Order: sequence, then C-alpha cells, then structure tokens
Amino acid sequence: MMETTFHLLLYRAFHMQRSYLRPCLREIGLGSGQPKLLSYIAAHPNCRPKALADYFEIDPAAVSRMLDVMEKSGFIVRRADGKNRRSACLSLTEAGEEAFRSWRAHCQREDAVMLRGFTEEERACFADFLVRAYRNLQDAQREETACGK
Amino acid sequence: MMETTFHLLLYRAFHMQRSYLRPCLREIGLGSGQPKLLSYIAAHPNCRPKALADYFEIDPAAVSRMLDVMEKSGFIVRRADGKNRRSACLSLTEAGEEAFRSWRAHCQREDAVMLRGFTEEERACFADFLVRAYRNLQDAQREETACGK
DNA sequence: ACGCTATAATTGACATGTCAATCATTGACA
DNA sequence: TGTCAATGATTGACATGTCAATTATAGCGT
Repeated sequence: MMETTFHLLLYRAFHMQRSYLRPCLREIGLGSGQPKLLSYIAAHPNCRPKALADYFEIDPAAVSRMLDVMEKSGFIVRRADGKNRRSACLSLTEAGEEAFRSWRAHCQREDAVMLRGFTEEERACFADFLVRAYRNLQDAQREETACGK
Repeated sequence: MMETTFHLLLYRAFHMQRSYLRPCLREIGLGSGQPKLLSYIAAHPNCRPKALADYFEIDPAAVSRMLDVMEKSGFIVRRADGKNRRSACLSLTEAGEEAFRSWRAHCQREDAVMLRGFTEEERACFADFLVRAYRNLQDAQREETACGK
C-alpha cells in the first residue's frame, strides 16, 4: 500500500477496520452502523432520535431506519412520551445491554490489535492527530457553508 | 467530540472528510466511491475490474456497479478484448481524464485543509500511523481467517 | 384560541458496500 | 479433444448513508 493522499490512507484504514470488525458484529447480531447508536443510548437513556443524528452527524433518515432494525432485533425500544408526541424515548432492552457489553469488550480488543507496536505516546499522538484532522475539516466546512450563504 | 475508542475516532475523521469532499464531488459529477477507481484506471490503463477490486479490497460487485455508473456518466469505457472475453479493458475517456485532474487537484487542497497546523514531521508521523494501523488489522485478519480455516 | 412557522420523524430514491447465487469463459487434466 | 473445476463478471437482496419530500406535532405571536 503506497498511497499518495491522506484521503486514501484514511479510507483504507477505516475500511480495513470495518472489515476486521465484521465477523464480530455478525456474531453479536449488529449491523456496522448500530454499535455507535447502542453506545449513545446506553450513555443517554431516554434520548431522542434527533440527539443521535446530531451527535454522530448522520442523517436522521439513517437513524430512523437503523432504529427500525434494532427494534426488530430486540435491542432497543421506542417508548412514547406523553409530553412530546413527535419524538420517541429510546432505551436499551436487556438484550441491547448485553449486545453493548459484548461490543465494547470486542472493540477494546480491536483497538489493541490495531495499535500493536504503538507506544503510549504514539497512541496519544495518533488520537490527537485524528481529532485535529476532524476539527480542521469541520471548521473549514462551517466556514465555507457560512460564507457561501 | 470526546471519543473513547479509536474505532469511533477513525469513523468520525473519515466521515467528516467524506462530508467535506461531497460538494466537490457533486460538482465534478462523481460519486464518493468513484475517484479511487478513476485514479487507478488513470495509472493502469486497460486494467480489468478484478484488479480494481483486489487493489482497493472491495467487492467485485461494487466495482461492477460503479463502473456501470461511470460508463453511463461518460468517464470510462469498457472495451472488449479479443483474447479474454471474460473481462473488459477499462480506460478513461477525455471527460474521465478531466474529472480525474479536477479530483486530484481538489484532493490535494483537501489534504492541506485537513492537515492545517501539522508540521512536516507530524504529517509523516500521521501517515505512518495510518499505514501501521492498517497493516496491523490486515495481518490480524489474515492470521485469524487462516487459523479459523 | 388561532394560525403560521419551525422542528422531528419518516418515506422514497439513489450510491456504496457486503454476501450469496448465477453465468460465461478459461484452462487444465484425463 | 472433452469434461470439469476455477475464475471473473454480473445480479439480487440487504445495510448504511445522502438528499428531497412528506407528515405530524410544537410552539410562537397576535
């Protein structure tokens, strides 16, 4: 792999990670986009779909359909809220809690595999780079859309 | 953004990058998966679909369908090869060459934006980290599938 | 209280990717 | 040469994501 652009480097690392994680996800019964929703709901019980879309910066439509799947799989429930009939309150079922625990454990092992041979400093540095790259793009995007409008 | 796992860090950086690049791709008339195919075909004229699938480690089915789109968009042509009637020879049209040049230029600008505030050493380090992470996962995957079989 | 606008969720249509099945061609071996 | 297995491409079905349109509810301003 001799890529010339960071764009492709990032793609390949991400893509390989998803590929590596696939068997585990299949075993747990989750799709590749679902763990993040699971973890957010675990950390914020009774949150709304909108919160998920905002936090992960994905389309509410994607959230809506993933919740459909996760509800059908028995990992979450959409509970009606008397006060707010527009949004549902989301929470994990027992199976959802269990799936989340499995995922978290596996995810930690995966991170360990990915960072094999990295020193503690390098890990911190890598995380810092990823955050900085993310923020640079985010800032640029905000500027450009603000300017264009 | 205060993620606890590298898994999510990588996802967010990748996702933000794709989001940042979207307007440019729309302008050129390319889908998000097409630039990499374009660049490979530019570097390897008359290559086969299989080579694309192998190089980028994606499913041949995805390649097949993206080529359909790119052919319909007028960026590539599938030329029959008398010797080998199973695969087609792929090449860029003039429009394809032009799209590739636009993409490459924009991609360089994007990398510059993403790496704003990075020193030269940090850039090299970041690239190295991404390659090492990729290879760690690749090796682990090979081991596990070899072992499982 | 009424109506208008803004917000939340959903649905449809599409792109990218996976997986499984099919189909055609190739190439090797009896 | 003729059969048969391996290879390459395609197609169908699904998950994730985008975008645009629709629907229902909230909430504000008069």
